[in-house]
Amino acid sequence: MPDRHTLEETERAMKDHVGDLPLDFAAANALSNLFRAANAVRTELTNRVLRQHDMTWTGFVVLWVVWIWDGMETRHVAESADISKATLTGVVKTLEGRGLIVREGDERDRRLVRLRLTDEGTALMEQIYPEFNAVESEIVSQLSERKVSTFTRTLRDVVKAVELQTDARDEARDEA
Amino acid sequence: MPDRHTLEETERAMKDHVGDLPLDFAAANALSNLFRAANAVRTELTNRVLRQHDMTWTGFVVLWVVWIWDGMETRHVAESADISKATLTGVVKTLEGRGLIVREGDERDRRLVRLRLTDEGTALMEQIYPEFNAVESEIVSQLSERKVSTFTRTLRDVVKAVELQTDARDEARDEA
DNA sequence: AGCAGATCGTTCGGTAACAAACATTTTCCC
DNA sequence: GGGAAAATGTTTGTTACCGAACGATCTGCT
Repeated sequence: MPDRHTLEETERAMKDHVGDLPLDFAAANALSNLFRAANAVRTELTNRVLRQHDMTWTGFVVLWVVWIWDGMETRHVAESADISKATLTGVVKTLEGRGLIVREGDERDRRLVRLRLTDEGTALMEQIYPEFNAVESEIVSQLSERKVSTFTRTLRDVVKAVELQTDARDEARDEA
Repeated sequence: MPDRHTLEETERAMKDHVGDLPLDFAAANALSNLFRAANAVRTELTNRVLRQHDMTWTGFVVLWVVWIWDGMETRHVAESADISKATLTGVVKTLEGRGLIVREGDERDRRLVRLRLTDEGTALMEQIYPEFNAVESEIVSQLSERKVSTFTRTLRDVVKAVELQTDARDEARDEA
C-alpha cells in the first residue's frame, strides 16, 4: 500500500472489494472531488482570514447572514447558514458571549427570536468580509470567467438534483 | 427582510453594507454554491444510506479508506479522509468500540499505528458501499455525462488553485 | 556512540454538529 | 371560545472537529 494512490489504483482496489457489482465510478469520483474542493476552500479561508480574528467558519457565516439581513428570525438564519436550528442556538450563544450579536424577542409572536449584530459585530464584519471575499476572488481567479459560470450553474444543478430526491421521498412518506 | 432572497437582493444588500469596496460577487456566488452542494449531498447520503446502519459520515469515510487500503498507517488514513489526525484518533476509538476496526502496531517503526477492518467491518462495507454508490449515481444521473466530466475537472482545478496558494504561503514562511 | 531535531499518534480544551425530546406560544377548526 | 395540532427555539446526549502541547520513537550528523 503506497503512500499516495492514483485514481486508477483506487478504482482497481475498489473492484477487488466489491466484486462483480456494477459501480458508478464517475459519480463517486465527481462527488469525492466535490467534498475535497469544499474542504480545501473552507480550510484555506479559515486559516488565512478567519483565524486572525479568532472566528470559526460557522460563526462567520452566521454573522454574515445577520449582517446582511438585520433582525432575521433564527429559523431563517439557520436555513441560510445551512445548519440545524440546534446548532444555531449554540453558535449564537458563543457569538453573544463575545458581544458580537444579540437575541431579541418578537412582540407579535413571542415564539420568535430575532438576531441583530452589535456595533462591535458590525465593525468586525466590515473589516473581515472584504478580506474574505478577496481570498475567494484569488482562488476563483485561477478559473476562466466562462468556467466559473458553468461551474456555478452545475453546482446549482446538483443541489436541485438532491432536492428532487428529497421531495420524492417526502411525498412517498406522505402516502403512508 | 423577506423569507427568501434572490441573488439580486442579496447582492444589493451586500453593496449596502460594504460601501464602495469592490467585491467579487461571481467568486462569492460560486463558492457559496460549492458549500451548498457539498452539504446537500452529504446530508442526503447520510439520511438515506448511513443512518440506517447507525453510521456517521466521517466514520463511513474512514471505514471506506481502510477497507480499500488495508493496513494503512493512520496519518495516511487521516489525509485520505481529509480530517486531522486528532479527529481520526477519536473516530477510530468509536469504530473500535463497535468492533468494526482494529489498531495494530508496526514492528519496524514503533511510532506507527496501522488500521485494519474486522470481519464485521468488512461485511458492513460490502453491504453499505453499493447502497452508497447507488445514491451517488442517482444524484449525478441528473447531469449529462459530459457535464459530469467537466464538473469533476473544475473541482480538481479548485483544489489545485487552493494548493497553489497554500504552497506559496509555505515558501514565503520558509524564507523567514 | 550520542544527542539535536524530526516524526508519529494521543491527549487536552474548546467549539460545532445534529436528532430527538421538550416547553412555550400560536393557529386552526368546529 | 376552547382544545387539538402546528410551529418555534432551547435543552440533552452523543459524536465530530481542530490546533497546540505532549511523550515516545526514530534519523541524521558528527
